[in-house]
Amino acid sequence: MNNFTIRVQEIVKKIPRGEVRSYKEVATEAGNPLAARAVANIMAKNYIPDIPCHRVIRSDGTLGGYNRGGEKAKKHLLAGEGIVI
DNA sequence: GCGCTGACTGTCA
DNA sequence: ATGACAGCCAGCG
Repeated sequence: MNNFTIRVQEIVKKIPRGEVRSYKEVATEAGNPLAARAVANIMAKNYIPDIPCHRVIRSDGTLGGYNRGGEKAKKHLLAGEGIVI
């Protein structure tokens, strides 16, 4: 656990309801534009219930994945916030 | 400390 | 537009 991970948590936590951020965006704001993959890794392995990771999607607009029921559940959650892929 | 893995991304065929 | 490749990073065994 390094500073980068903390930053990522804070940033994702600050994503307003009804909006989404790409892994790349989060990584960039966290201080590491090249760590998009690491961000995804944090969600995948070190899932943090404090952050709405379902609002983090791929840069191309696809969901990418979700460790709380799969892309299906993720899409549903986003749909509930007014976001449709 | 090393190597593998993955919810990524951009580029090429 | 769709599929394959290579490059990057943090976490875990």
